[in-house]
Amino acid sequence: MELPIRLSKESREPIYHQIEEQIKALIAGGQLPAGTSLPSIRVLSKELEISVITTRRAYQNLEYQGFIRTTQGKGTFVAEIEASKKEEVKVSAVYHAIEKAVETALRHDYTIEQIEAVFQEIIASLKEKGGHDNDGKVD
Amino acid sequence: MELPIRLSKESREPIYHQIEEQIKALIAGGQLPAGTSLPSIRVLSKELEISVITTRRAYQNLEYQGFIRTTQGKGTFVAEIEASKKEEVKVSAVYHAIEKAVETALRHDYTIEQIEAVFQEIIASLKEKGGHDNDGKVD
DNA sequence: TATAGTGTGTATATAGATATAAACAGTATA
DNA sequence: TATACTGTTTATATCTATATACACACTATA
Repeated sequence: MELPIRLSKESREPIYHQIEEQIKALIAGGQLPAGTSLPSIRVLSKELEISVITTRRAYQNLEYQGFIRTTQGKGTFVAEIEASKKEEVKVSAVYHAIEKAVETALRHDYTIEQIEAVFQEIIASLKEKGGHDNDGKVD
Repeated sequence: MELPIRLSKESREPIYHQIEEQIKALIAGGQLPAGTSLPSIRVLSKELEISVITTRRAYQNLEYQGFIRTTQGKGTFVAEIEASKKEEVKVSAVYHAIEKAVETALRHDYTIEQIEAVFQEIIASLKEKGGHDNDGKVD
């Protein structure tokens, strides 16, 4: 199974951290149910064209935080996580991301009206893109 | 003059890059008009409690991109930048920031309605905070 | 002219991120 | 039982980010 992970080359954020955050999002969002097996560190490193040390680093952090479990010889699996913890991770991550974006806009001297307009423009362009099922989510 | 720069300790983004982006935002947003003198690399490093090498790195990148000019013995000043270029930087940075936040939300399996709700909540809490002058900007 | 500021360059050091490679140990399956 | 997968550990290397320190050269001002 291939994970829908995209690494940004222009971001100054470490590669392992981008992977970690995206997998966490998929888990918290429910797209990776408990028990799902993840690609091995070697398979993922090939898919992303990076070192196994880097994918291993991401998996180690996720395991340390309780999102996944790894077993030598068997593989890596999504852990069983309390619904309340998942919800907390989701809400916290999304709130923080939007808050940070708004802060960036304010820093660029955007007014709240302007920020709302840009936001609606992005939402509108998402809706146009199709590729959404009925609940408005990205496939 | 002290710059309104805030470094995030939890961000994995390099310190020099955070400084660079925030100064760029202030310039593009018009809060730092052309000719304004910026703190020296030593003063800024003391204010932010980081190394002069780090502040110098941020200033070097900004100079390379044409946002500031530095003169040995005199100091560092905001460069004269075409209004159209400023606008482009603003629009691009803000659009990208909001788009990235929306992408993070979608990755967490948020629906567009949920994203809109979080966004409105943050906007509402900004309006409540006061500290805004009449044009809705942060002071 | 001397002083205090400014930026610039160099030296040295540490820590983190990333890479390749190899070997080891556990698990599952043919 | 052998093979192919899995994770784990170690070794070595390079690059980037950040730090302290010092010296040099430029500019402005008292």
